[in-house]
This record gives sequence, C-alpha cells and structure tokens, in this order.
Amino acid sequence: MYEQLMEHISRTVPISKSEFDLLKQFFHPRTLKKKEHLYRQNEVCRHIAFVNKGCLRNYHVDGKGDEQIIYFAIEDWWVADLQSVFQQIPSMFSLQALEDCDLLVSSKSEFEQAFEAVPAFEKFYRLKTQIAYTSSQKSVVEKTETAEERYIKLLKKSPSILQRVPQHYLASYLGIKPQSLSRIRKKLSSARY
Amino acid sequence: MYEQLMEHISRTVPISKSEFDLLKQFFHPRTLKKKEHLYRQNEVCRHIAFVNKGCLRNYHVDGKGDEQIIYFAIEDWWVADLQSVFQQIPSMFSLQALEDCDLLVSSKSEFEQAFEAVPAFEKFYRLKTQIAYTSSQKSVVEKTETAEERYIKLLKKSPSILQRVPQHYLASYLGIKPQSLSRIRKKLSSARY
DNA sequence: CGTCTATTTGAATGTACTCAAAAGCGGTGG
DNA sequence: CCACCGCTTTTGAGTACATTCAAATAGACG
Repeated sequence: MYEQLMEHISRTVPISKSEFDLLKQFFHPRTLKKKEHLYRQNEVCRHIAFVNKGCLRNYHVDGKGDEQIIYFAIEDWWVADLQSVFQQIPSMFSLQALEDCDLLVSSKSEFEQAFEAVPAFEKFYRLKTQIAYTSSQKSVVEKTETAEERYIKLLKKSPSILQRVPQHYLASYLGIKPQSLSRIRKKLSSARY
Repeated sequence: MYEQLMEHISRTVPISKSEFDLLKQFFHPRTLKKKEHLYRQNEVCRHIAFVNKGCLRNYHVDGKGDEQIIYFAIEDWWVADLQSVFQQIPSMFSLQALEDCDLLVSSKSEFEQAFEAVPAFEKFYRLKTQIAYTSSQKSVVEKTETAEERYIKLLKKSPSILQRVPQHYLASYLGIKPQSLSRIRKKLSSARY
C-alpha cells in the first residue's frame, strides 16, 4: 500500500524507515471509480492525493463551456489544486478518474502536520513544487508551437498516456478540438507510410 | 535598501526584526543597466533576485529564433530560473532589464543557508513557489483564449505594465506578432469610440 | 443487436501569420 | 535646430492552421 510512496519520496530526498512510518499516518487509502471526481471546479479542494494506480485528468471548463485538460496523472503523480487546498478557495479545476484508481489522500491539516513531523517531507514538497512550477513554465513555452508539433512531442515523451487515454481527451490536453486532432493524425499517418 | 524586502516577506509570513536581520546577510545589492542580462538561456542561472526597482523580462528563444516572454517582473517580484539555479543545469530562459534596475541577489548556497537560518523564510518560499505554480497553471488555461481577450485582460489586470513596456514586448508576452497586436489595438480603439 | 459515444470527413470561416512596405518616433551629430 | 538613422508601430495583401457546423462512420457497452 505505502511502499510505492516511500519509494517515490526517496527518489527525491533521503528518508529513513522510521521517518516514513511517521508519515504514513497522514495518508489514507482511497479508491475512485472510473468517471468519479476527487474535486470539482468551483468547490474547495479538500485533498492532496498520491496516485498508486490509475489514470486521471485535471481539467478546467471555461466561460464558453469548453474543457481544457491541464495534465493527466498516472502512477506516482500527485494530484490536487494546491491553491484551493491551502487557501481554502474554490478550485478552477476538476479532477476525474479515467480508470478505476487507488490513491493515498491527505487533508490540508494532515499535510501540514506531515511537514511538522517530518522535515524531510517539507523539503521533498518544496522541491516537487518547484519542479512542477518550472515544468508548467515549460509548457507555456510549448504552447507557441503548432498542435502538430505538440502532438509529435507527446507521442515521443509520453507514449504510455496515448495508449491509456481516449483521443478527444488528448485533443483537449493539446488545446485543440477532436476534429483537428483527427486531421493531424491522418496527415501524419499518410506522411509516414 | 532592505526595507522593501522585509515588507514584502511579512505580507506572506510573520517575521521578526531579528530574524530579518539574519536574513539580510544572504542578499546583496546589485544594479542592472537597461538591456543588461542577469542570466542567459543555455547558461546556468547563478542568482535568485528580488526586484527593488525597475522592470525586467524573462524570455525564451525557440528553435525558430522566435522570442516568447514568460513574464515581466517589476518592483516586489522575484526573478530566477529556479530549476537552473538549484539543479545547476542550463536555463531555458534569459532575464533582461528593460529599465535600469536595483536588485537584491542571492546565490544558490546563500539561499539554502537562508532556509536553514530562518525557518520562516523556508515557509515563505514554499508558499510563494506554490502560488507561482498555480498562477502558471492559470496562464496555461488563459492561453486557450484569443489574443484579443488576453490583451483586454492584461489591460485590466496590469495597466502599469502596459505603460512601462514597448508594444512588441507585450506582443511577445501575449504570444503573438507585433503586427497582430497593432491590429487588435486598432480594432479595439475603433470599437470603443 | 441497438444505443450511445467517439472518431472521421467535408466545406466554409476566422484568427493570427508571413512578407512587404510605409509611417511614426527618438536620439545623435552636423 | 534640423537632418538623418535606427527602431517601433501601423497598414496591406495573401496564406496557414485550427475552428465551426454538419453529417457519416466506427466502436464500446449493456
């Protein structure tokens, strides 16, 4: 149940078995059935979760009703709207399971207690947040490329995601309509063979 | 010299005068003349800086030679490529002064010492990084809007930036060409009057 | 099997781009 | 003070990428 999280944290910061045993109490197993939500847009996000198993999408619905997927989360990802959790404000995002999922969830106060109890965990969190921030900036940069280039990049970087996720979700992630993705795929397949 | 930083930090976390006195030693005044760089793409970023005065742009040059501005920084902003600083890897970004600037700069090791010496500062940093991350995600969402909508939003949200920054830089920030921004402005001005 | 959803295809439209050139603006030197 | 230069902004014309609306085909699930 918790080995995966231990393994995950120790890839970033050194953490002893006893420190980790302290940490475990702040995380609780939870399952999500396919299509269930962990949090919803316009509601306060109550949990920070680690993905033991499954696949989810974090998405935003804009004023015109269009969905934009911000990221897909699979095994070993963290999911939450941090701003919503920690500032107790409504979230701009929804998180939905695309497959049945096994999570380890933690509340705001538990997470904060975890920082207190295990300094290595606060350091871990600080480093992770920083990486998340810089990755997010990178994705801003990538948005200037054409959808076709972004799709090719996705093919190379995350082929596993492509196999797990329906195409219209990939389109939403790439910031285009399903029709456009279909056309791009057609163009690429005819170009290659 | 340091009052502004003290003021800035205490807006986020409580910090005593004596804690702040400890912190000061890790930050050094530095000026940048207009057009000078603090760090450059493909080089390791050596400093984290707080802007006491001035205006800068953080930008990326892509494979086609096109510039994309990620953010403008003015008074009370932090500037750095955190991933580059802390992981000692080449930066994807360059930081250039758009006006003569007064900064307070800190190196990687000084910054890390500051975390050790003043726990409130680590907490401050963690919260700030988190906000930066969530803001960056918001900007990903906003990228799906048309350039016109983003320009109008910028007008409302940061009119001060518009007054300080040449138009072609605003275009680069919005992810469009200067010609397109000019056309958008023309359209808006005729629509309004 | 039938229904519901996802994907593909077609045709017309719109937003921003490219290339090109003109007009505006700011600073420098004669 | 004016002339000139370099850089920014504007304008024009044609183009590319992705969109919309619409419909057909394909797949998934009960």
